[in-house]
Amino acid sequence: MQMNIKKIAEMAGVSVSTVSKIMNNYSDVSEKTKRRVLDIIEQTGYTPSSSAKTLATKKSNLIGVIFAGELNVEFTHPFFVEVLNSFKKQMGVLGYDLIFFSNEKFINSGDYYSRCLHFHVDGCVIISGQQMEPAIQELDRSHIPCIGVDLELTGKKSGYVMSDNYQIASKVVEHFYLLGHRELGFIGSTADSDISNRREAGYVSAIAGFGLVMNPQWFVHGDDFFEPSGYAAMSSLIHSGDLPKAIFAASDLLALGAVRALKEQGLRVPEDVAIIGCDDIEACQYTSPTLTTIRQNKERLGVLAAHMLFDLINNQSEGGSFVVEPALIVRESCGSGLSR
Amino acid sequence: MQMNIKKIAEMAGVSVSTVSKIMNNYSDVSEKTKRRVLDIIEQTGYTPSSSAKTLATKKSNLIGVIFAGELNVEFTHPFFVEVLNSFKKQMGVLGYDLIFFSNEKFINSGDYYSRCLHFHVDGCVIISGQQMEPAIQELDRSHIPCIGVDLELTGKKSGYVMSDNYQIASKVVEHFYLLGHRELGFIGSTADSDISNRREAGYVSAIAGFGLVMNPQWFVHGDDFFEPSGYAAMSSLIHSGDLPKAIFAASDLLALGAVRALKEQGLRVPEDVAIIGCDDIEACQYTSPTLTTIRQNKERLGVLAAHMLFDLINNQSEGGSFVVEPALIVRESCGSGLSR
DNA sequence: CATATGATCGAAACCGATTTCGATTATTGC
DNA sequence: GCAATAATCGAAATCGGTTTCGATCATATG
Repeated sequence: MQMNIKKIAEMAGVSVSTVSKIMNNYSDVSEKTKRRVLDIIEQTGYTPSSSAKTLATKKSNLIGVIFAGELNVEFTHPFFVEVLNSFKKQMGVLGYDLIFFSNEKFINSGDYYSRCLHFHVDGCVIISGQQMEPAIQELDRSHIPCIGVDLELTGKKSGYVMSDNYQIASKVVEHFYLLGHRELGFIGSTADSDISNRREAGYVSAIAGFGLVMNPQWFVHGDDFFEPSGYAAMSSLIHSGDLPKAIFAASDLLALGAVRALKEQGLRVPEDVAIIGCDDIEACQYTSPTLTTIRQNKERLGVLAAHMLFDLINNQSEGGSFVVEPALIVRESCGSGLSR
Repeated sequence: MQMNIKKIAEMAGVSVSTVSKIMNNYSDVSEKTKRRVLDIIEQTGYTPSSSAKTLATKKSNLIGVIFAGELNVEFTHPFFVEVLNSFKKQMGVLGYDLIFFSNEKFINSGDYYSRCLHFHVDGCVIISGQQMEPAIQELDRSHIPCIGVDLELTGKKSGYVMSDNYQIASKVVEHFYLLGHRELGFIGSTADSDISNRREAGYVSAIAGFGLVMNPQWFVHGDDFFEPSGYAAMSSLIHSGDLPKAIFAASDLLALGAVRALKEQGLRVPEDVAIIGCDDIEACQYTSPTLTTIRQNKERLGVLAAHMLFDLINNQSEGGSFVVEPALIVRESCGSGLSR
């Protein structure tokens, strides 16, 4: 039978308020009655209704998860999924559950702020690789605590986490440099991709930092982050007749596409061209050559996002940002350096 | 300013009940007042509180998502994630949002039934590759509509979807057969994995169906579904000195591990041994040889799960199960058959 | 022993919606 | 023009909790 607080109160012979106080650890209730009530709660398997509680307290212990940008793409993207996984875990430890807004055309599709109010979420995390939409800006500027993942939120109750893109690029250039490469190329996505742009900017600056010269001819772009784009970009580079000795791709799939294009033209990786990808997706370990890449600390990004959001919700911080250090994963696509 | 139904009523000069009726498409309100109220709702951006609504109606329009089995593993598993993605999309169209229960030790960790009551979910989807836990059985037998993904739920208000494992195996054996192979082996996971067992059972039955004899020597098992297990299982098979001509692996990673072991011993795929994997993960297209595999229709599984759950919630069905047809994806790891 | 103090508990208002049912007004038929 | 009927609207109870504040009782103090 479905229980509620009134029935528990009756069974225990106390008032509703007393039961409520026991559930919320108030101090003005004797040990004796507390034990009696808790026993009954145990027996009946009573669980308080979240909606009634939320209605009364205006706290839901719910975190909204928003995939901004293209419909549902991010949900199957390994990077975001792993960050989210870690975030979910940490948020669970902190006592929160996650609610996913479906962004269908059904109703109020883009109106994230309304939906946050609707569900009384205590805060939300916004996952996006794209540029800011107006609906996200509305949320960012609201009183609802928000954390962006790879998305720069700057509102009063907002913060964000992302990998240090300058460090990513810097580690790539350093690795190339130590292997003796001086002619560095880049394969990115389209110009409206924040992530690709940040990686390219970091790369350019790292190249200068190592005293190398950048050749714009060696910087090419595909239509997205997927393999065919890498293949196409690399092909155009090959046809230009002017090849760099080493190439950094803004994603592993772009890198894999580049490898395929090179192999097809009889060029060898890493002997003729060295390649470094980015993200460390699962496939990197199973290709030939296996792919040297940059791994972002997805677990740490998730944990940091959770803690920042928690602090924001409990007014223990003013927002801000955290940047996480990436790691270079050395495999075969650049050679060992020792064999030279 | 935060709105509620009372303020809207005052602004429009009507009663609270009238506003509520307008929000819920009752017929006993005139066009004139309806328009007036809707205008005010539009201006103020009012959104009704879900908790108040749930409290009053006992419907939440929320679907609980439960990852049973090992902590969080499934969230990063490409198969489940894609099914879930499709499910989420379809459920969104039907007007539902998703809530993910965090299964941390925090509180009531395994008590899924309580948590469903707590959140007043209208139904839930349970994702699992493992065997049934008691907490899941409790849910299955409850009055709460449940759909299992790759999990046989048999309760009165339950149902499940899964791929047709016999058809999977049957397509594999047929492909091997048409390529001329008569000596078929298998690499699976542990004995407590329902999925691996079902695939093996289907395989055995399909071998018999094609009039072939099964050799238990060629059936080996790893500790899980991952690549190292495939490598280990294949290695032991190689060391036994008695190799089949074709091997079906219960997952793509097991298949990839087997390929690595074969290559290391100087054996060629597919010339010496043909391999078929299962799941069609992303990496299959980037390995060498690219991996022939069985692709499950994840999108359709998600859509079916959503519709079954919807019908269950609205008492339009009595539960049951749906089985989805898999597809053979031919790549290089079995050869073309034409080149023979 | 009278009083002050602290411990324990409950009555009632409130959160923001839904829904029933009766009241009021407008419309129709004759 | 009047009764019957339909259209329109609102008062109030309800859902299941929280929280304030006052009441009651036991204990400590002088």
